[in-house]
Amino acid sequence: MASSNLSVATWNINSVRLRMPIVGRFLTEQAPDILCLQEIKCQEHQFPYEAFRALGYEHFAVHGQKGYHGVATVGRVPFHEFSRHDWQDNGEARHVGIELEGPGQGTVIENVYIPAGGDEPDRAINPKFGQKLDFLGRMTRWAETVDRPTLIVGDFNVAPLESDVWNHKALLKVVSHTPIEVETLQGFMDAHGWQDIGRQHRSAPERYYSWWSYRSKDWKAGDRGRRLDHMWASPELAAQSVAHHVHEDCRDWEKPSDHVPLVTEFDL
DNA sequence: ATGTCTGAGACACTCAGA
Repeated sequence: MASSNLSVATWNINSVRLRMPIVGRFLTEQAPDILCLQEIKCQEHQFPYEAFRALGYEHFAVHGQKGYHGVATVGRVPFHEFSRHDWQDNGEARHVGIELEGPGQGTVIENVYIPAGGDEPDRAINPKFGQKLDFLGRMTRWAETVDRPTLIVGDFNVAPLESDVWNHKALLKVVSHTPIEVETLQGFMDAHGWQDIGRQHRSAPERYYSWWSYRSKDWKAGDRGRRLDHMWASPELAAQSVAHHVHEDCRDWEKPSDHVPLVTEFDL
């Protein structure tokens, strides 16, 4: 079978309706084949389908809910929705899976928004933190059953490595970089042998961030970022990734998301 | 780092979630 090129992007967009102008700019400039969005913050009937179609993106898998969370995968290549997991077991819209039908036919792409987990890293006093760990636990049990080449991308809300945060020691007790989260995410990784494509192309300890808080007048001041967004693949699929890009410039665009998009190019 | 965004509900402003 002839090889085909495929590019996949992931971006926590923090309201797709409010952010459609910069989504359009990104798709025009980068033209990924597939774009996985998290935190679309709308119901399925409110999703801006026509704006995407006008940009050449005519394939959709939207799993939304009112106001919060929500994920959507859009493509300029064909696919069909494959699955919707509720790894928190509470009805929140945090996952959608697709299977490609054209280029990369048969490849599965899972789009996930792992819960942020609240402020206090203690499940006894902060139920959200427990829910985050339990979400990862259910993902881990699912990963043990994955038996075909799969790409899983999204906002994992965990920065596992020291070089994934601006200050390792300062963040050890901050949710997203605590040892229990890092250990739990590692358990998920080991359950399938996922390969961290970002770090495959930008090896630790090189600085790599994908998120900078809004709670700073100048997001560049001190470069206080974290790598919360990830693209992980089955070993055989990861070996077919030929390039990886972190679009930090998008953090400076008009009305930006606090996350920036990541893109991986594959030669399948 | 208790600061800055977003959407919902209600109609000027909180509140939750991140």
